[in-house]
Amino acid sequence: MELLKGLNEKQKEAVLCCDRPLLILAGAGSGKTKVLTTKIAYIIENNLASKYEILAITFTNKAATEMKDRVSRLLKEDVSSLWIGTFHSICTRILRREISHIGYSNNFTIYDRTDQQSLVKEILKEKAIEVKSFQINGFLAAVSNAKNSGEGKFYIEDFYSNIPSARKYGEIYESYIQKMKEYNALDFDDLILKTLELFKENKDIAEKYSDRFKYVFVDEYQDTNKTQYELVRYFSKSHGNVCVVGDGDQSIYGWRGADISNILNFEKDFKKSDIVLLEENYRSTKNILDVANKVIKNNENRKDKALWTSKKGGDEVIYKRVSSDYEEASMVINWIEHMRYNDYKFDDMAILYRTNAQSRLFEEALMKAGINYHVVGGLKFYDRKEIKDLISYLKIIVNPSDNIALKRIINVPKRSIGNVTVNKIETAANNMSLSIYDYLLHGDIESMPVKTSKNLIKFRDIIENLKVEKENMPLTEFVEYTLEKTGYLHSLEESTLREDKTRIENLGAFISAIGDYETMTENATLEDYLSSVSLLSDVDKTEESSGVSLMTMHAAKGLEYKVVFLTGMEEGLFPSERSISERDGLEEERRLCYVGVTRAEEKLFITSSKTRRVFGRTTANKESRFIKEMQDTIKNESVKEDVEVNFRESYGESVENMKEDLKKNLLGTKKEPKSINKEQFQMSDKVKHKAFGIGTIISIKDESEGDEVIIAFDSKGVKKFKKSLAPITKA
DNA sequence: ACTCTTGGAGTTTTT
DNA sequence: CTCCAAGAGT
Repeated sequence: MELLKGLNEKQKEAVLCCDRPLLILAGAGSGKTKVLTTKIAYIIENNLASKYEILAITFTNKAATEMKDRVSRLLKEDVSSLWIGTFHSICTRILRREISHIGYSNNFTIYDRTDQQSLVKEILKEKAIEVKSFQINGFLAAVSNAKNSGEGKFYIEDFYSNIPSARKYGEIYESYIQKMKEYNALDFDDLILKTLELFKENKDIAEKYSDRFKYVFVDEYQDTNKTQYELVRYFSKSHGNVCVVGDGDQSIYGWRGADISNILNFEKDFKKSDIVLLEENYRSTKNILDVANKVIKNNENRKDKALWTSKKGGDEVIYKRVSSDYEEASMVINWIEHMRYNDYKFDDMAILYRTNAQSRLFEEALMKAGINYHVVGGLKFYDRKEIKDLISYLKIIVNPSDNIALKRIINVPKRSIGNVTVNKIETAANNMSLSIYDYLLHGDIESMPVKTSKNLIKFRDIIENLKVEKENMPLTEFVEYTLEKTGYLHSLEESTLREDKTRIENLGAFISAIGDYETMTENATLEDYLSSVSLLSDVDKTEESSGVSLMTMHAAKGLEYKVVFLTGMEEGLFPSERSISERDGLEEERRLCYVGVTRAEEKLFITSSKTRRVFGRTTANKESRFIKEMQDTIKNESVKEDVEVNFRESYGESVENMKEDLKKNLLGTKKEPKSINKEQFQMSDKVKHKAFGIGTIISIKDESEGDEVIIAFDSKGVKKFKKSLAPITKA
């Protein structure tokens, strides 16, 4: 059979087992995506089910798109009728059609973390509780646990009643639930929970979906939580054809409710099931796998297994402990430059770290070195003020009950509707059990001061007009119209602030994103677009961009790179301070380390720093215990003597000095980078750079003076390079 | 109502 | 260090 070509025996077995529950235990890099896509294609080709009878659940939307592409390539036909998506997007899709059965309306809004925070602040204000003294994020974590445990308020009272700072949790939780309902809004956990509720209360609907999907696939099964597990049960109830793929060693979302026992208990939960183990790794060299296996062996709560490869040893895994986080950054830059001239592309490299805050130094150093890069997660495009504002406008047009969205934009741009006025109409609306917007429509706003009521009416008329025009315009045109009609764009254009100029550009980028969505989606609606935006993961949000990738180890799950830098291996940072004392916390950190290591295909560099600046203060950290666990599988290139670091030195200077120092003992075994550029340049020369295009030389220094060239590019800004190495030619 | 200043808190990890 | 919220001043 054509499809099965190129699969090993175990993989074939997994593809061919189509008549019972199947658990595929797939180690990192063992080709599980290949198995999944082949299996789906196999089922379709052999008419075991048609395309719209298959449901596949992935961890990110990006993984979903990739899976669709691959199935489509295998079958050489269109597969858009397959249901492939994340738990959240699949649930949204179902709820948009069915949620009226459980008392919501189908234009519901999805609340992200920021929206949730706003809502809690609103509640605190009503209850006259100091916002400062209240741990909003702690409370939201409690809400999530309460919902995912299925016990609701009871859970909160049970768990938190003895903690003084959490005394009010139960009460606030009730308001939270009530307001979410009033605003016709669902948070991320609700998407799963409400779907479950829908199925529980409406047997016929549950059956409809279970009958419809003849085959159910779940990827990254080790990271499903209790409610998601129950949902899988519902989906597979009438046929039992459920195939889950996972790896207990890569379970890294326990803090989010993921329950590793889902995968450990699969055989018990699903009767007459089969298990296939995929242990052959096709991704990494043996040396890298040795490190991974050595570390993960220290976990007690796991099924013993070991990845193996038929590949040869490969290059040694290099470890280096340095004096400061600054030095760590310059160290990595040096390695990157060496790799670059050993024919690795920037696109093939990734810098991984434990917390987002660590990205900053790497970014600065990369920028300084003129190396193209992009950050996954961190400062998110969709979290920018202007994007959130625009989305709030769109939300209020779709769902006028959404008070949080309304309050965000009622005075943006300035309409002389201040806090006093907003408070007044909010209270009045609450008293009449209306949403704020409904109060603007039906309440008594004429009795307010003339100016105020005029302003309110003006605002209301803008929204009313938009609600009408929404039906008359294609999506993209409508969003542009919204930007104009609300005066939002105008106010930015008037501004002389430079950042407002970038805001306009960002809005432009957003518009073109909507344009893409519109061309790619049949019958694109604003409602669907808004939910898809809310459900994007960090990986999804990062457009296909070139250059070195920077991300947390969590975000790196499922990805792979030829060259990986694993940074910040220090006690207190990785493993994190909190996890060390938490039960099971340490083992989860170790799994995260395992995930990080197994991202690497050919080269792995590991760093740790003796000191690190946190909150502007320098702290000293011990070497991570994980490094000790790697003993004998890594090559320790740390400099024995302590290098004194003068922190008063400016960053730029210290990097330059470090670079000189480090160059000598860096990668001593590797060949010197070849000087690829012998051409002579001078000031004002027009040059063409491989990656950045045409630019003009604005500064140049010979090898004797520092070997440096600074180029102002026509479209990519000003960058600095090593003169002898820069991939430039005269233009 | 709007703008500017200041002081305090925050860093795990995220759909 | 950096971001946000509250408070004073206009």
